[in-house]
Amino acid sequence: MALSHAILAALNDCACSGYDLAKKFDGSVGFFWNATHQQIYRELTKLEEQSHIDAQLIHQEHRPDKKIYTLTSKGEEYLRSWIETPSTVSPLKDDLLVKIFAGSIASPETIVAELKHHRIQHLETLHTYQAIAAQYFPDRLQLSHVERYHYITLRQGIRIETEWLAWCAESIELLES
Amino acid sequence: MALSHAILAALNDCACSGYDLAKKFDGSVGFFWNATHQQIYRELTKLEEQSHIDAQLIHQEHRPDKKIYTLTSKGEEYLRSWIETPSTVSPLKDDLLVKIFAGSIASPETIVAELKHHRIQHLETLHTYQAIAAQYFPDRLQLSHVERYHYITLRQGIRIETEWLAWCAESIELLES
DNA sequence: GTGCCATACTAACTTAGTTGCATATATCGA
DNA sequence: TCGATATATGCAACTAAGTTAGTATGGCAC
Repeated sequence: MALSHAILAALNDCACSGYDLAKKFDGSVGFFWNATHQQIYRELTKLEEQSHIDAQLIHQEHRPDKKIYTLTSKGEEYLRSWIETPSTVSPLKDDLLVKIFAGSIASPETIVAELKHHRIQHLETLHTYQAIAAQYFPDRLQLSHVERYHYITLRQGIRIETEWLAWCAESIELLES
Repeated sequence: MALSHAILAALNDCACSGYDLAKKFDGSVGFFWNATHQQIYRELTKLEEQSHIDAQLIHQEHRPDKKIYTLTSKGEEYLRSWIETPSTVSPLKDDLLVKIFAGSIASPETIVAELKHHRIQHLETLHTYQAIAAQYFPDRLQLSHVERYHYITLRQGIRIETEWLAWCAESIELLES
């Protein structure tokens, strides 16, 4: 029941279509949750059946019609009660760390190459987050109630990416020495 | 096909039973991959069918018999080729970040309480990893080939947990100001 | 003598995620 | 004008992952 929460959280931020949600999950929201458009559409259907969201059909000229989904009061209450229920730390699942753990059966060059490859990806993601921070949160002392929470989430994105970069560098150095 | 890789990586480290694997996945290996014992047993059956692992039945007095699983050369080759195939950064799925993102619909006290709750969990995990580091890797300059890779993995565990702690503290401060 | 923990594993069920396909319109560059 | 990209939604079938429950034995503590 976790994708449903992520969708409700995204819709609480702003009402939008399945297509828009897919883009969000592929962008900034993707930092803390990911899903394909098929998963999103299926979940939206389910959430509508449960009356957690409402759909409004928007007719569009020159492009396909779309459905704008909005949280219902029931959906909002459901999201709030989930947020208020204490949870344990989400378990991690990381391919790269599995690879490194068993890294001794491959050549050090392979592992170093993979670390360098991941370093590039993390650097790109970090730049994306930093650009969002500069654009949407230029003054961290003047944040609205809602912005404050989005900023905190983004901060962790920046922190985690920075950490991966430092670890990649440290690991490459250790393996090349 | 990701749990299979994690199991092969763990078995490559040392041959063991499903029960032992479950304990590993609940401990240090759990940092980068998690699974319940039921998932592990099911995957072991599948891996044996695919000849990636071999089982040896060990008869035991006073307790149930057990099966010790070992990587076959086919399984080792399969694991190596997976390691050698470049991959993209593993997507994250984090409940707490979803909660914080939509945090504005709950009370700040609720969010702060949840952050404090998570801070305690991360602190405990950090202590566990630091204890492992002190016990198994007292001298980071004298690491064997295999140990080096395990140490790198553990280092990231320590880094990530430290980062979560710092972020929790920073976020609590921002929300309480 | 019952309750709990550790060992060791199985069965059944439910949810999540992937792959491939299908539909339709409009714009833009080569 | 052909193909790529963007908008916009969806079904069907399949594989993987995760949950809940149960089986069996032995030891220890209270």
